[in-house]
Amino acid sequence: MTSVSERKQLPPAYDPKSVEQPIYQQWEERGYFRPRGGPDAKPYCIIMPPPNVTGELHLGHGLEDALTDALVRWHRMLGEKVLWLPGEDHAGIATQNVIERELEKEGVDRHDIGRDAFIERTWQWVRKYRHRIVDQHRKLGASADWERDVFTLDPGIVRAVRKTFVDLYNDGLIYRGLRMINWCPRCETALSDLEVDYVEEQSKLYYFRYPMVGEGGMPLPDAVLVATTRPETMLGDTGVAVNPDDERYEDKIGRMLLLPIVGREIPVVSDDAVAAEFGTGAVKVTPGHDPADWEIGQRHDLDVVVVIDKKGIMNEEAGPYEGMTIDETRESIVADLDAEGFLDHIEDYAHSVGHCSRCKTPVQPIPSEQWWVDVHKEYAPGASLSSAAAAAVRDGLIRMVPQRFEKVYLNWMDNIRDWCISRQLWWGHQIPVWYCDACNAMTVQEDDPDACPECGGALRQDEDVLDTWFSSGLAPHADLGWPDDTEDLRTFYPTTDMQMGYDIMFFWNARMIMMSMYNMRDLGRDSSIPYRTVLFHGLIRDAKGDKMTKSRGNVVDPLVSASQYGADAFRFALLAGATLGADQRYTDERLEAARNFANKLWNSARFVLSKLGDAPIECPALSGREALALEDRWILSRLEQLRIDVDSLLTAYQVGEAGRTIEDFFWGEFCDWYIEMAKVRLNAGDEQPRAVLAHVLDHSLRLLHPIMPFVTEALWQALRDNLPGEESDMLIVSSYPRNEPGWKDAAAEAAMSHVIEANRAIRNLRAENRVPAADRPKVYLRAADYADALRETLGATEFTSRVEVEVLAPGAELPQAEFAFQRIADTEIALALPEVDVAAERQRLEKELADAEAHAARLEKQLSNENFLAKAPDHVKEGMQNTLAETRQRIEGLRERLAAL
RNA sequence: GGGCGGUUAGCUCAGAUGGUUAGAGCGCUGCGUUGACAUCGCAGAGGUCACUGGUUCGAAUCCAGUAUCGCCCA
Repeated sequence: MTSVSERKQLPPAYDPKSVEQPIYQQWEERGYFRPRGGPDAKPYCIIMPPPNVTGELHLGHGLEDALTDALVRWHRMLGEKVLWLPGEDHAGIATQNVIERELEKEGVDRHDIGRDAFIERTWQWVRKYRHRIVDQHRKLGASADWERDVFTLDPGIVRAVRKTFVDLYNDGLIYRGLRMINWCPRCETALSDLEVDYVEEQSKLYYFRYPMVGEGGMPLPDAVLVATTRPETMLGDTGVAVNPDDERYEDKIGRMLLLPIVGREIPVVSDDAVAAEFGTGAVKVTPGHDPADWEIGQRHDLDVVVVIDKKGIMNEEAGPYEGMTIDETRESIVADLDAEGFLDHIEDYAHSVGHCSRCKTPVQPIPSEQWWVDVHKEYAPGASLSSAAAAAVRDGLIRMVPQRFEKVYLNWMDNIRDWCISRQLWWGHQIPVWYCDACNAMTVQEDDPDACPECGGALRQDEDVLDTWFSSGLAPHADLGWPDDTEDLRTFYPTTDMQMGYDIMFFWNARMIMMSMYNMRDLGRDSSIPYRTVLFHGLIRDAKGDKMTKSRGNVVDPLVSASQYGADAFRFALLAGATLGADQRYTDERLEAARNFANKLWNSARFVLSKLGDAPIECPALSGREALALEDRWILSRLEQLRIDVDSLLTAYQVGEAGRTIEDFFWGEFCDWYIEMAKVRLNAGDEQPRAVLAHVLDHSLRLLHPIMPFVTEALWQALRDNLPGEESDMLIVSSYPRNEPGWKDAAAEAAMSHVIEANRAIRNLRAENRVPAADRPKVYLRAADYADALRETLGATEFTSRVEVEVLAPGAELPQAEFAFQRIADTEIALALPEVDVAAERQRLEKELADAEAHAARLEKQLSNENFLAKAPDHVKEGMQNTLAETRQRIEGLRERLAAL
């Protein structure tokens, strides 16, 4: 058994490595991450955005952990029943890509090993990476309830997904249809609109001549010139379209053209969708390979000819080009058309091309039969998936932080189109639809059917899986146990807060709101929302402001960073690095600064602890405040202000600003002034500061714990035995400081800031006049109203500013000597020197006088403005009057000094 | 084309409801003592808050426009 004194033998530098792991283990072993508190405790719940099981955590996850953990720990210390529910996402297309790349290294593809083996192989990967990911969260200090950890392919989630699909289908909100889709030829799957990234590319615009067809199908010399960026698709052209108002083509509408190479006759149609300004105003129409052309084709009943297959290879419709890749075909066609005289010319052209957001392959638009969610159809009077989701935000049921994202969200939601949810992948939630080959019946149900309900024939399940975001969208209720009526669901739904990067606001946030409000609609509109507030954080970029990507090689591993600087420093740096919603740059300097702060905490606490001894120390009582020293009343008043500020900042989700505010107080006020001043009294045997030191340290650690959990817990453990009546064994479950307005003491704050200013002035005089550090010159302080404060803190001034102080009455004479002067409010400061550089002193004083006079003039002008006096609030006027009075005193003093020189 | 943001010290960024001489970290300059801390201390330099106009007694903050950089959607 180590004694208290021994436990207080802290090493002289904070060593996160030796502290973090054991503390985390204790928190977890004691069950402190589970929801606590009695039946009356207010519930607080955050669902973790589940990281993909594809790999490891990145800095964005580190930021999310820091942000969420801060909120969660704060609410836990407020005594609420807190649940942070973690999970991992199966990430259909991303994970499948990873496994396929592994197979590729072995020289096989997924079709070689078959679907079952492929899935089993993926599960092996999942088992490995789930543990790794959870371990990474732990190293960052995340106080999530790991006993409830959810994987998005867990049996409970499978049920939730199937029930949702079946319900939506039965309500007519899910349908199967042939539509133009985004197809990734590398992943060989359909993509939703959101999974396509448009990239501006330097390309060419090719101008082709399509000859008019005369009697008997003979080509005429007259031709229509069309422009295209994709020559290879001309093989699938089934028309040419012009704008109906374009006079150039008036006489061509309705005529037929002969498609070169192919020899197909295609009509000229008029369509409003054609922009007369583009190219020649006449565009080739390829309904099989372009979304806009698909629409035109529908309107004019044009044939659909598909010439590119699902792997991006030309098919039999491409005739001589069959078997070529798209790029090869493009080259050949341009050459062939040129040879036959159909190529007019080629222009440089910049346009944006869609790429698969996962593998960056150019997306092919193709017509395909897929499953869709109808986001506009009403499932209840006045409520469609999109309208309910928009209204929830518009009506304030769900709040977004920063608020400007509400506009972004609404703009998107109001223009949303049907959502393609089927993916031609193997890894994911397989669509719960079965087809009977015997009678062609389709069965849509939650449980696997044994046989066709219509004819008893054999069934085959739809091979496709659902878009990953379909299941992710259920997280807020499915993770809590829905569709079962679980206690967690009853307790924690709707959840309280949610947070994610703004880059997935449509992918995830939008889908969660749509799906939750549909599935949970029995709770009533107000209670069906997935969460009340959603926070959007920014991206973390490298020091130059570039995105971190594997290809750039500028990715920072959060665990490397955390082990280098400590998890607390990592968290503090990320939280204080930017405001919510704004991107930030990751720099080592920032991490170093945060590490230094952790070390400062450690050492100041080490000092305080060394003065406390083993016994409990009663914390200062409000009733005995008058007996306290000025600096005691000051720091306790400042602490109260800190409690107020931190409370309002955390309430507003300004976690980083809260951290900075605590740091400013702790370092700039408590360490720099209170501790330094307390040393004098402690050295003189005065025990009173011990209670203040212990109390301020205690509350500082509590306030900071949500942001820097490890170092605060470690220090609090050492402090705990000095805290009388403390019931909690660990800081994580202790109470967050509550406001105690009685400690606010404006007089003490005013007096102490004057004392601080006076000390700064003394030190300034020392430095300006190059007084050697070891010297202790004499200082006279001639003061009126502040004389008492200066007298009371005289010992501290002598100690911290290294001088001998004498406080004089305003009119008192100074002894014969050389002095450097400074004036702060009513206090004239005279620093005795062996000799004074009169010219330099005069110059300095004149500059100060000019500054002071300018300042006074500004104030006088303002204070003589009748409009200002009539309309400005009292505290502003009073403050200005006080400042003016002090400035006038200063001017007077400076003039006296100059005259004396 | 539509929408949303940013522009504050050399660099990276804070500055809620407008209010007394605009802040921090890093960097820079000078000095370093007393046993918590050199991952430190003290002092200092450095900003017409992108620009123009407006509202107001008062604008970094609100409004309009301009420039510029960026993001999202189409």
